Formats: sequence, structure tokens, C-alpha cells
Amino acid sequence: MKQITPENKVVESILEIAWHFSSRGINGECCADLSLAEFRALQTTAVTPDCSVQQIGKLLNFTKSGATRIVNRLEKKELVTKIRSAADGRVCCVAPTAAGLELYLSSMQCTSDRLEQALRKVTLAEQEDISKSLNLLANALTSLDK
Amino acid sequence: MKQITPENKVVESILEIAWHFSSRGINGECCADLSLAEFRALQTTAVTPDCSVQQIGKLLNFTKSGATRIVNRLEKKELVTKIRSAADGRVCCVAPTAAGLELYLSSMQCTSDRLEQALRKVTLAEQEDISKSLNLLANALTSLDK
DNA sequence: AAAATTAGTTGACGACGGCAACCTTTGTAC
DNA sequence: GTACAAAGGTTGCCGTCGTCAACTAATTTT
Repeated sequence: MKQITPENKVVESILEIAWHFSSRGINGECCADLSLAEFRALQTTAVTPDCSVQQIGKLLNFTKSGATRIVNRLEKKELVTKIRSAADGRVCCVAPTAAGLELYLSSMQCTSDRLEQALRKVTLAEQEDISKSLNLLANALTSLDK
Repeated sequence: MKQITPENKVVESILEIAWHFSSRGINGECCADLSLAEFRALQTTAVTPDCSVQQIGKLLNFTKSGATRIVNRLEKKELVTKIRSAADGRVCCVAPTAAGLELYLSSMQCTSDRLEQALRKVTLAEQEDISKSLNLLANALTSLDK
């Protein structure tokens, strides 16, 4: 039987963090009534120019039908618009509406506040460390799946 | 309209990391056919002595019916056992089976390997930093909801 | 011009949890 | 001791979510 290694401790921490910022830890509190997936899709449209439906699916690891459905939900809530590309009639360009952008930014702020509250007990230097480390790890993970 | 602040950058990183270790980033690759929720429930039974059904719900932020259902799924897969407490006939004690414990540990190992692979490009000192920081943050978040 | 490819949609389906009503066991009051 | 409240757990019903496979439409290849 395997033992719990120090590396596993890191994994435990990550899972804990992931859980706190998953739908189960966040939902309703900040993101209006968006699921984490919807929020990330909204975020993707906000930071990706000429964002297609499948682009979202690819970045968030959804099938194309899943991507369609998530975009449709956001569209119904009037947080994004979906319009046929003039350049290629097959493609739909998804972009956030003003309300969508607003919601995205305010949700980020709200989550940021929650984070700040959690970090109230650690020193500024440690906060710096955490900030740097998280950045590093996020980048490492992103570059992992090319 | 709000601007993206440095703090929001941290939040972005966390969301990115959370996503990578959520069901969508992990599923099937390591955790057999367990969802992240199921995996965390299994983990909870593994580290909590005399773990009741509602204990799982409380720790993972489920309702009691949700907790029942997740435990039932794990039980059907023969990863946990659920037996009436002798001390209190209302309570069910949930404990991992040998197979459950095995799966839990091997999944941790697999996730750990994925993490290690991601961190291959950063220095050892940075790895140390990341490890410490994640620990700190995880603890801060856990103590947040008392 | 026909065939193949690509983007997106839709119907059927299964997994997932919440809500409310319910049963059972335990604790409390009289 | 019997009645009532409280607590742990389960179940029926339901809505959400995302996949699969089959489909349409637009574009590219041959």
C-alpha cells in the first residue's frame, strides 16, 4: 500500500482550493446564477477576440454540442450575443454584451474579495508569494495541454 | 466600468487551476470513473474516523439527500461500506473498502504525477514556494467557513 | 460539380443534486 | 411510561447539465 507523500499534500491543497472555487463553493454568492462553467465561458468570450462557439468548447474542454448549449444559456440570459461571421458563414462569433461584461467584472471582484478575506490572516509577504506561485502554477498547467 | 486589477489576476489564476483539477480537467484520466465530488467524498471517508453521511454533506457542501446519493453511488461501486452505528441507530458510518482506499491513493498519485509534469519547467525553489503557498491558501480557505 | 470537411444544432439520454415529504431512532417533558 | 420534538437518513419528483449520434448548412478539396 502506498504512503501519503509530501507531494500528495500539495495535491490535497489544490483539490481543497479547487473545491472552494468550484460551483459548489462559489455558486450564487458571486456569479449571479451562473454555474462555474457558464462563468468561465463568459470569461472566455470576454478575453478572446472573434470567439467562436467551438473555441469555447476547446478551451473549456467541452464537446461542440456542450459548447452550443452553454452559449445558448448565456445568450438567453442576455450576457452574450451570437452572430454569424461575415467571413465564414459556418462560424458564430460569440461576444459578451455590456451586461455580460459587467457581470464578469463584478464577479471577479466578488471572488477577489472572498479571497482577500481568506488571506487576511497571512502576512503581506506571504500574499506576494501566493500570488506569484499561483501565477506560475496556472501558467504551467495551461502550457501542459499546449 | 471596473478595470482588471492585479488581485483579479490572482483570481484568474485560481480559477484556471481549479478548472484543471475539476471534473472537467481530470475525469477519467485518474479517478477511474469517479466525479470530482465522488472522489472528494471518498477522500472524506478515508480521512474522517466514524464518518457519517451528513458529515460528508457538511464538509462538501451538499444537502443530506445529496450526501445520501453520493454515498450510495460509492457503495454501489464497492468503494465504501455503509453500516448503522451501534451507538446511535440513526447514524450510518461510512468507511472506504480496501478497493476504495486503493483507488483513493492511486488517484492521488496520478494527480500528483500530472502536477509534477506540469512543474517540470520551474525550478526546485519555485516548486518549494508553490507548495508552501498552496498549503497556506488551502488552510486559509478552509478556516474561512469555520 | 461532387465529395469531403468543418461549424453548429437538436433529440434522446444518463448523471447529478436539490426540495419536500417521509420513516426511524433518539432525546426531552410531563 | 407516553407524548412530542429533534436528528439522521431515504425516496419521489424535478430541473440542470453535458454527451452521443444524427442532422443541416457553409466551405474547401479534388
